Amino acid sequence: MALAGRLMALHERLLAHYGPLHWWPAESLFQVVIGAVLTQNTAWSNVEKAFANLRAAAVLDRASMSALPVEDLKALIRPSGTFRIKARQLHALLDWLGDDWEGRLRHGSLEQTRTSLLAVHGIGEETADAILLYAAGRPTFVIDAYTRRILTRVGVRPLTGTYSGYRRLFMDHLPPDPALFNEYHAQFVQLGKDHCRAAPVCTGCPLKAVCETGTMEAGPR
DNA sequence: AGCCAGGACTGAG
DNA sequence: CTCAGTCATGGC
Repeated sequence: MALAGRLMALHERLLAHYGPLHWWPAESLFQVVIGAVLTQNTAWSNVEKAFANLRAAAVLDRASMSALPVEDLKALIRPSGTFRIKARQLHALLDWLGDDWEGRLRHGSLEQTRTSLLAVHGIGEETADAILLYAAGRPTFVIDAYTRRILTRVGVRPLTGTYSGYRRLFMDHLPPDPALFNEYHAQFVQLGKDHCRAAPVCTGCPLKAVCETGTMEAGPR
């Protein structure tokens, strides 16, 4: 089957299993932006603890958080781990966003905005795409560790194993539909959480019929 | 007691 | 440009 067809079939199989996920577990778009940084190499449960602190301190808006001294920010986001680094990253991001942060994310072409965002300290490809897709509704595909593992498991391999290799796999073969990209990546994360650590084999995994390797652990990273 | 989580930066080679 | 080392908390 052609790649486009395989990718859509995979998505539909997951849709049949999970139904619409309406994803990114945040209360506001601003929290999507902040959460994208806080969740770097971190369990979401720890991000939630940080959000609880930020909410209690009433700094869950760009202006308040931007005005907050770095030392104070460190203390509040501590439960999310690597908090010294993340505090600095958040301030760099907030500066780049400016007052009209929603406009900043939507302004310009997707690739221009993405490149500009990638120049911000602490914003790598996955974080940039997560912000652009989930906070700004831009049609860019998010690649994470789950996505790579699952694709390997079902035998879909991009030209190169780099981030952009995986990203182009989706963006070159699917229509640039933010709702589709949103749902698709959400399905990968959900599936990863449900079955990624369920060694040795995925009992009840919706992709069982199309698995090639038999174990979720196989594959890059 | 480790190991790891929805990464990204840095310095070496 | 590739890659190990580093960051750091909380859950299992």
